[in-house]
Amino acid sequence: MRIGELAAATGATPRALRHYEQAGLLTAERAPGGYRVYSHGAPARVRNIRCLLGLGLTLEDVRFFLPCLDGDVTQASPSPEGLAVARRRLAVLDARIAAQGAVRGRLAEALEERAGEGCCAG
Amino acid sequence: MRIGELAAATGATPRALRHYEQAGLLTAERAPGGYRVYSHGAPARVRNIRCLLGLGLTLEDVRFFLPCLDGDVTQASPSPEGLAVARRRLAVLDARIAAQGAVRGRLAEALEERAGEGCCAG
DNA sequence: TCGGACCCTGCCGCCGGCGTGAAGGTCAAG
DNA sequence: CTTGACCTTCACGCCGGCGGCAGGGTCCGA
Repeated sequence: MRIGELAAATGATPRALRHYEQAGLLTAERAPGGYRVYSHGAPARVRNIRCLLGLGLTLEDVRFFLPCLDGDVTQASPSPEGLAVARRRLAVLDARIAAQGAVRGRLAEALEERAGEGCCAG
Repeated sequence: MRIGELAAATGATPRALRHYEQAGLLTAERAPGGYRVYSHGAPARVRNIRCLLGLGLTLEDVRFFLPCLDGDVTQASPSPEGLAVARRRLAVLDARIAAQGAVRGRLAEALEERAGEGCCAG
């Protein structure tokens, strides 16, 4: 299948697919004319990539899951490195959420108490 | 006072102060040699800018607070626009936090249930 | 007069996941 | 042969708040 079909099948854009390839997450044969030709298992692979991205991982992170992105993805256990990466990413997410929550709290408080006067306690 | 002094007095870097000026949040006279010369009230102004930034506002947002960044900041009531901006920003923060919380939840869940098998339910 | 601390403007880099052209090649249908 | 859909690579734009460097000027003390 060609890039447009793969895109339609996965919800990604052709541009995104090329991006994944450049990131080393996706490979393709080439037709004589230069067109990318994807294998039978490509759609599943792409869906798995996008799933991991949706979990908050980066393209860099997803590399550690390469071994388990092939074929029947619902099997193959992820590598220990993959788990470690995911856990670290989880910690990063937690930290980020906590920081933003603190900011949000301060802003909300400022909005409340400044019903009276002063735009900032600086 | 010159930029280095203002920086030392406020915790900002000279680079950041020039950035605020470029964003239209800060003004300075010029000494004959071209050096920026800041007024008496500049430190307070900068501290207020940084306070608002710390609340999660952007430089763009802070513009709406310009009228109340002068001199004695603990007075002067913020403009209605300023309030509206702050509230909108609060909503943005809420949305972002909610989205990241959802992501975090999915990742955590994936990590838990995948103690057994399958790296992604795709 | 010279060194060195301080300042100036201007511009690219960063982080991430692509979007959006530009400029051109390929292929099947009419 | 031509149209037009699809593909190729290359390369900049974005968002935000600066960091950091280049290349040069200013000013003060010794």
